[in-house]
Amino acid sequence: MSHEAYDVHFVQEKWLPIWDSLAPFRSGAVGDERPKKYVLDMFPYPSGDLHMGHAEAYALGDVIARYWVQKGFNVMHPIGWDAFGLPAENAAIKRNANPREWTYQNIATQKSSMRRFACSFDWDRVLHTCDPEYYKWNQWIFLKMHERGLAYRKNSAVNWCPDCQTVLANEQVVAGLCERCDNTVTKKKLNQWYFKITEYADRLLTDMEQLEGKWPEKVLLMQRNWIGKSTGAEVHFSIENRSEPVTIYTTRPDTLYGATFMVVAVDSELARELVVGSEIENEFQKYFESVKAASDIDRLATDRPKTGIFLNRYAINPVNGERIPIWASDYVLADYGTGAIMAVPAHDQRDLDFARAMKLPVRVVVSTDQEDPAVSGVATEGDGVIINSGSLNGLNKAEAIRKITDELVAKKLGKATNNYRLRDWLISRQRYWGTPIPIIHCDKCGEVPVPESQLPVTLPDPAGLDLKPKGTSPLATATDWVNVSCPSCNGAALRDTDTMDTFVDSSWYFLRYTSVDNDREPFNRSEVDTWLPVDQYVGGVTHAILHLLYSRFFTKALYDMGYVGFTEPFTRLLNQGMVLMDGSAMSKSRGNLVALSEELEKHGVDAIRLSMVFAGPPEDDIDWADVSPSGSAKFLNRAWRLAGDVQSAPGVDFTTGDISLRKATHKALHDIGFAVESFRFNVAVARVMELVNSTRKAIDSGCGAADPAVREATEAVAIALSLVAPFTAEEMWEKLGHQPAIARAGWPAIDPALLVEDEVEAVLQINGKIKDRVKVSPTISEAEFKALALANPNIIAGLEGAPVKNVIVRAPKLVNIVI
RNA sequence: GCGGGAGUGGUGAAAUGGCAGACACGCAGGUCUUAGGAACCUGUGACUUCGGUCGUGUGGGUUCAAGUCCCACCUCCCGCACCA
Repeated sequence: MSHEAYDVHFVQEKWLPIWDSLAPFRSGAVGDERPKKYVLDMFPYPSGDLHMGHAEAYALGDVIARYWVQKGFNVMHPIGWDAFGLPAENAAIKRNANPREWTYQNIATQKSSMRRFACSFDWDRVLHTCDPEYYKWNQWIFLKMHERGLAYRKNSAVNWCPDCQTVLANEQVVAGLCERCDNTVTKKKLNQWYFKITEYADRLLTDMEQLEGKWPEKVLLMQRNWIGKSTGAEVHFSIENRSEPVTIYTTRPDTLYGATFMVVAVDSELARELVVGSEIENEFQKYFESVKAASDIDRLATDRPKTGIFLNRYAINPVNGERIPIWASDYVLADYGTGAIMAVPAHDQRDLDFARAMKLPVRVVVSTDQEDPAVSGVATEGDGVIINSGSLNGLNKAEAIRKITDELVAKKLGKATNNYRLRDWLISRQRYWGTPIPIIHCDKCGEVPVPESQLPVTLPDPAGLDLKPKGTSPLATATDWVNVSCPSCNGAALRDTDTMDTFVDSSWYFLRYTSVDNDREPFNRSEVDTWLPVDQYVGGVTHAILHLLYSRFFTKALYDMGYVGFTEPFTRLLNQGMVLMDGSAMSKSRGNLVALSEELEKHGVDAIRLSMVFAGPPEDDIDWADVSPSGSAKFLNRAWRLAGDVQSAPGVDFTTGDISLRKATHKALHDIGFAVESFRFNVAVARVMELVNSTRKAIDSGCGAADPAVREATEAVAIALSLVAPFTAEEMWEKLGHQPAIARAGWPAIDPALLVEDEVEAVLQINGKIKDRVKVSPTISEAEFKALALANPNIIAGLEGAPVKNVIVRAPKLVNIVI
């Protein structure tokens, strides 16, 4: 017999047009009574064609989406493109072209690759963030934020990438380097737009409760750390020769009596004010310049020696009236807390390092059994008995914090307060290819929002504009576009020329999918109520902080405005791993790039998808060097041949089929479903393989190809395979005499009676060592099981008449006899 | 430095505290073939006196029973980066 291997490329071309016309994944038909599931893959950035990483992510998202379709849900599984951003602009500069063209070309390429890859997307729900129809609503949301004071402008030192010539969000600075170009990031003072995400810091933290157990613990932890809540107190210190006191923030108000000096951030307004006009102003300026010159890289070395300058000013410790010197240093951050601290060198390592460098006094106020910090150089930061601290003496840390806080409040010298590491979200970008900020600047009226009726503010034609980065937005040179009349007073006014961070686009796109064609509103409330929140979000862990935090913030802000009825956008999150080659991320420079298109050409779509799903747990990285696509292809062939061998007719009564194969089938369906629902896709595939093996055995040396159980098993294989290998599955389905599309065939009903085993293998142990394996009824009683074990010849031999101390019976799996 | 995660055959990996290594890859031998980069079958953790013994990074502990729980340590990976 010739073992024909089916022509994967022929089969792919055969089914694609048929699926196009059947649109098995179209969602949201009127009157659809099925319960909903919203399965969402993170949308791609259209730089070139899809790569191996995309393929893996979409293969995994597809397993989930296709599974829920088979299980009878009305599944929405949309796709779009995160289409604004720097690469398009850079490509445009290089070729002197319009970024739009580059972008839409790549979108077309990726879209056709997705179709070829048989992604189960609903092609009626597609969006591109660079369409005016989309970014109009970015502007609309911006204006709503502005209305509520959540979008504001401020002058501040911002992260500046001299190479990209643009401002970066904190989140885009990685270890002092620009996330995009890896160049050293410096600081620059600019007037910039921000979203007030800090106002939501506490809710972003507490609402994580809703996500516990549904998002990877790791992501929740990263977000928690990023938000970085700390509890402490603000204390007002009066300053000699200054009317206003200076407020400091501390998490250790219990050590207030141990403060021996004060430190203000060298780059803060306060530091400048304290030295202005004094004899040390020049010296201060020199120090300030030297700090500014130090790159973030240098700043990152936490163990570098402390530097600072005495400001010749004194503060008064409010609790004991002590006069303490004020220093400026770069180890205090201007934008955290109040930018000023009380230094307690005995109990804070950084303060101690500074005190030792500057020969400042150290006073112990928490008694511990450790060595004196002034001698050892090691600050004692733990708990202990408070000493040298007036009314706090004898208390422990927690008690002292409570008492001193109460005292400070009573004397109006301070209060308990929280601080967050999270900073407001800087959204201004001085680049062309993004959403224009819909604000008009008028000399008379100030910041005037563009009226809603005039949205969208569309990008001007880039022809004639110099897109090369130079620190001001290219939009500023589009004179016709910039010069407008003020919507409020009709006088001459100028458009804001910044564009929005592209993370704005992706912070609400999951809402827009419900209403992609809606030109009256960003999304329709009742559609949103129908589909949201997203039941399953799938994407890389690279977005654990930025995108996910911003989306959570947007959702809460929109909730507060009454536009959505929920506070968390993504109910469940799956972070797929990366596809590596030879142990490291694929990259052109490493020369370890594996081209998706070539892999698809060589092995076929199904084999590649199967390889990615079967390689291991979805969260783990896959090293493509360890993967065997030809092994996957071989298995698919084996499965496909089953369909050709089946000899019973479609619709045959399965109940008369071979009972042991039927049991294997129903057990497999049960296990596969369970594995898929718990994201153990690799295990699900293993169970399909087992079912293929038992079906083969049944055909060749068991009940034979004509037995109805063989058809039942083969149909189950086809349906299970449809989650991973849609072409093979469809081809099997046709061979089995069914109409397309198998994607909507429905998950076979599982007969609980067939999940019950007649007998199971049990182990008999003596002192935990296996002496025999026996077949027993799954419903065997403990007493019966115990008796059976004690009568077993191997057990009797093993006991050698020794007295039995204890018998552990776990029917029907195990008996352990302790001697 | 702080926080988190992971260490299981030659490889990718399975395993509600209850048979370690499911399912594959690879490899070896075989069947059928003019042929095999096809298909199928068998074997494949280590040691073994062929009875068994040992075995999930190392060392302890809890338990009748530990890859799984607890403690300490080693190694690797990830996140944060002077946040007072």
